[in-house]
Amino acid sequence: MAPKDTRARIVHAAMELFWLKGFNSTSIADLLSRTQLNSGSLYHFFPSKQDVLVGVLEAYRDGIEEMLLKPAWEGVDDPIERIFALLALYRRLIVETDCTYGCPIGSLALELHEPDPQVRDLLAANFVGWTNAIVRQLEAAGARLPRALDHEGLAQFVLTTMEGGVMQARTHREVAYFDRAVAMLRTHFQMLEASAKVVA
Amino acid sequence: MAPKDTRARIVHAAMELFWLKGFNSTSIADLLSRTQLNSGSLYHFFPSKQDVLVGVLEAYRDGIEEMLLKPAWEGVDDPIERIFALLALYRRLIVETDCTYGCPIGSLALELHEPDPQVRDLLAANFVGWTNAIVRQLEAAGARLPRALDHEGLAQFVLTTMEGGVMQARTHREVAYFDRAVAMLRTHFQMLEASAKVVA
DNA sequence: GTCTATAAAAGGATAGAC
DNA sequence: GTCTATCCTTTTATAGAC
Repeated sequence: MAPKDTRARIVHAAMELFWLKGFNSTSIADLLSRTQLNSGSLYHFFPSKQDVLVGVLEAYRDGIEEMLLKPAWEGVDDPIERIFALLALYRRLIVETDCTYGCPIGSLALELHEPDPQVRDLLAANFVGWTNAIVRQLEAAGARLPRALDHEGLAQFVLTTMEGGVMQARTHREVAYFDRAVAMLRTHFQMLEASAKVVA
Repeated sequence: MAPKDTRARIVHAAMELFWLKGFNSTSIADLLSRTQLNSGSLYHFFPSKQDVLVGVLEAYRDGIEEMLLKPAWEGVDDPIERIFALLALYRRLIVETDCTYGCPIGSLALELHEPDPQVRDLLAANFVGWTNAIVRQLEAAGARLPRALDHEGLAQFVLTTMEGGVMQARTHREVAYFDRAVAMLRTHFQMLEASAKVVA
């Protein structure tokens, strides 16, 4: 097996297991069993479990465009609709997992209570990659939104809506909690668009 | 030591340790060392670590009024201002912990990936207790808000704002992320109040 | 790069005396 | 109700051959 394949297999398995069980509840043995590797191979690429986590967070960060935005925005051109199309993708994930879905980054951000700087930076970089994609849509919406709008703040609020909605849908095991969060955000955008019209 | 004192000491220590380190990263040994008890005492009251968790979640649920709402609303009568006063309390917690604060319930809700029904129900009950307090304020605000407003949905959106803001402030180690989430919610309420006036 | 075997420690939980 | 001692499993990580 070529090195890159093995490394990629480990990262791929870890992405899935950390998402399903969390970082602390995933053991090295879980990873070895899932990848059908022996500990020697794993420790050859990753000196410690923390390093696997770093690999996972880098993979998420580098995959935002291809793994998340591209599928979400297929056939959607309107910038504001793209924001809600992204949220609709999370809704699908919630439904497909019987409302057990958790955002892999958000869950790790709350599970790890003393992450070292490298891990913290990677968690933050993932959030920034996500919100930057929203900022681009807000900018593309141009005059439909108020001139004085805080684009970054609103983009972070979209992330807040997703994370809070996912958390509550998961806790109650009801997608309606996510839907209501998105509905509130939709109202928010409609009111912003209405106020932009009045001024213009 | 009277039984109730010992039990309460364990629950109190567990509330703090689960909050600081998470459930999985808190060991029985941590609890014993913090309470200065021996394992016999702990297992006399709690047959397993899960049962300690149940005790903790019950304590949070039963303490919402006294531990959370009462301090947050001291001297604040206006119902809408009470909502933002509650968020201001979380802001204080974020600042006091150097932006490492995590909502104890939200963190557990994402950390525990396969909670048994009793634990899930208690997590949900904590969220419901929180949002119900907000619903009461929205009702008290009466005609200042639109007649057709979904009170429960908006109350859950306030919780969403808190949880998402806390998550991002903690990840970036900057309270400004929480502040921007609250600012967006403030704008939301202002736009709702404006639209209620127009109709009236 | 990958294999097997194993070290070394930490974890949850129990037993039985007092 | 609390004490001490300890069992048993899981866990991360290493050693050294191939």
